[in-house]
Amino acid sequence: MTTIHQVAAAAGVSISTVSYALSGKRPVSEKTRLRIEAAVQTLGYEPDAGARMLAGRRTNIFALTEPLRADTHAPTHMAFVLATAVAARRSGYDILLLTDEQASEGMNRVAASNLVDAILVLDVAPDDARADIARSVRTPTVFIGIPDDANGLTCVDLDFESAGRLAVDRLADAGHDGVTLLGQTEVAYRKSNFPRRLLHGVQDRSSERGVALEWVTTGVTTTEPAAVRAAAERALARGVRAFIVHAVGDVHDVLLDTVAAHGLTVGADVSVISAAASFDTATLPVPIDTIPLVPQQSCDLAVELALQQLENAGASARIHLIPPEYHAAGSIAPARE
Amino acid sequence: MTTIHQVAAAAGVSISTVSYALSGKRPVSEKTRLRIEAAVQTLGYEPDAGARMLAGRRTNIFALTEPLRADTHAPTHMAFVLATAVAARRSGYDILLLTDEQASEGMNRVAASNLVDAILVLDVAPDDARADIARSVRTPTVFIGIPDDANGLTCVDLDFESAGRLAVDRLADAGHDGVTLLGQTEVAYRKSNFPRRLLHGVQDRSSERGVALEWVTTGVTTTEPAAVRAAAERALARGVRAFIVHAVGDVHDVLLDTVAAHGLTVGADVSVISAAASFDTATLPVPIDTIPLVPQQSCDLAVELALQQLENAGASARIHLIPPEYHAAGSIAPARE
DNA sequence: CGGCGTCGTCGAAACGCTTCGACAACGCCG
DNA sequence: CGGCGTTGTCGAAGCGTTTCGACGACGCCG
Repeated sequence: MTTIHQVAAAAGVSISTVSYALSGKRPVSEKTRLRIEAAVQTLGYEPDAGARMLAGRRTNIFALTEPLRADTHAPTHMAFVLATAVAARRSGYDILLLTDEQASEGMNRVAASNLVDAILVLDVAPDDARADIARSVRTPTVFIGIPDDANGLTCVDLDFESAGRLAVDRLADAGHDGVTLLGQTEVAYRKSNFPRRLLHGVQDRSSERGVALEWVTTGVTTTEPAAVRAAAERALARGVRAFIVHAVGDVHDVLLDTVAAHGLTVGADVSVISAAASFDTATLPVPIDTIPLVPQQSCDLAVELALQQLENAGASARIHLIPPEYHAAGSIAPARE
Repeated sequence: MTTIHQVAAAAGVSISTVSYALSGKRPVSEKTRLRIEAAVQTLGYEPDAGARMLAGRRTNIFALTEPLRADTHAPTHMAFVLATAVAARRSGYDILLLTDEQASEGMNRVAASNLVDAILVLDVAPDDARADIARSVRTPTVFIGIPDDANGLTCVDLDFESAGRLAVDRLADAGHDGVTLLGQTEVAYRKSNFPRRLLHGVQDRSSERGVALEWVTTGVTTTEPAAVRAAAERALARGVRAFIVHAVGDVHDVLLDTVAAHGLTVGADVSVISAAASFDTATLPVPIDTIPLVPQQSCDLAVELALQQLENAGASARIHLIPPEYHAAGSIAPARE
């Protein structure tokens, strides 16, 4: 193993000069710096992680807790994990995984042992036990998602309420006075926070704009295509021509299928908006307007906030909502009288 | 932060005694040990991770590299990540995530900086670049999956060839002389290793037992239900009554649907075996015999091999195949003449 | 030309732990 | 009762960094 001593010897300087040259925390002359860099290259020097943690006060590791509840949508979840890793790496950080039910125990452990500089929390539940732990631990913690009691916590999330309002607005603007929301599963409305928030946004704006709203869940614990189809049929039969979909990819397929089976065309006879979809809506048979989830944006912000808290403790302990964006693809049809 | 010094002071012993009491590497009298444990409890002492890495030679961290290729089946992948984390934790290890395309760069980095004790490799491709890195790095590395050139590597995987043979045997035993294998996507046969291995097992045993085999892929890059349905229809029309499915959950649904549409019954008229399925086949409308993937078993073994390599360097550098298990559920029908 | 910043470099002190060698105290055997 | 192996404990030497204070060398100003 090559150490900083060997680099120092090879460059003919002291180890502190090497350290400063590499960290840039004190000026080092151009000439010396080049010699040091050459030595680093030649010897293939990489600072020892353990020594660094001990001496510096940074570990360059973030913990990522993800309980992985059974009802979690795997692809979406993976997108967030991936986005977190990318964002962290961009700032020189690695991700330490804290999975399973011991996500809570793990938080305490890594915090107490100074293994990580900050903790990122994924897959947040309304009554998440990790909220209390976050408050009790002195390691900076950022939630990606919002628990019911977010007091004193730093949270990042898409503004689902706004997203809901935005969707209704677009449909109301097109003249629709009746809308069906194909939502998540029943379990999701109980175990997660964001489905409710979107629902509230949709409900509020619907009543503000005088839109008749029907809200249906798309299954109990998992998506039930038959139930979705039935709900869509009913809505179409009643004359509803506007849908907001806040569900997994399959639900979109079923809806589009049902619409087609009725001899109707999305974008001409029927309006469809997909809200907070994490999957690639380009794979759907028909282009659909979307208000996408933005994993990368959320995770970038989360990492940024974590770093901020490292600089000046206790900063930004509040909820950071990311404004929704509307991506039009031509799936809005003007309402017919 | 409470240090080992404070624990030592509180217990009235030297720090080395505390260290030995906690690690058990040297005998400590019952009386002293109890006093130390009490002090640890009271003070809430947790050893500093950095100091530990530096002084000891263990970091208690494993790296997990997962490139997350676009064609990876997210739920299966997550099952493996989770299983790895659980297995590692059981041995006192945490998992450091190495995602994105920099999986290779990351391997070198964590190895050079002594951040991890071993590296676990997931999502192995036939021509995986990580194979060479594993050979060049002195950090113990275990592959969960098998690259084409596994020379000098430690690998763990389900014995897919045996699984293929096992499936054919069961169908041949039931009297079938024609079998259709509903396989993975075309991309999977190129980008991954295990689909081919199962295929070979199926092919070999089929010809040995005089079974006419038809192999169909279930899509190009992603599963295409229409193609699956067409393939199933054709097979049924030709009189084939035995299917091996090596594909995602949807393919099972489509097959079962098609069988039912032909007025046939699985277990009575038609035989179906699901091979190497990671999802819960209990959610299918009809119980199906399976030869399951065993993420936990694979990952347990991988962790065990990693620990072994830490003890005595260079041990067990070979391929460890996990024998397949057959779970009967009544989906095998005797062939009708 | 003396005094005073600035710049670049160095030595040494942490950081908190593990582990090695040493050594009392004790019991046992011959 | 002298010598010896065990058992339990201690002090000290690292482990490889970062960082602080110090200090020549140099250039500039008055």
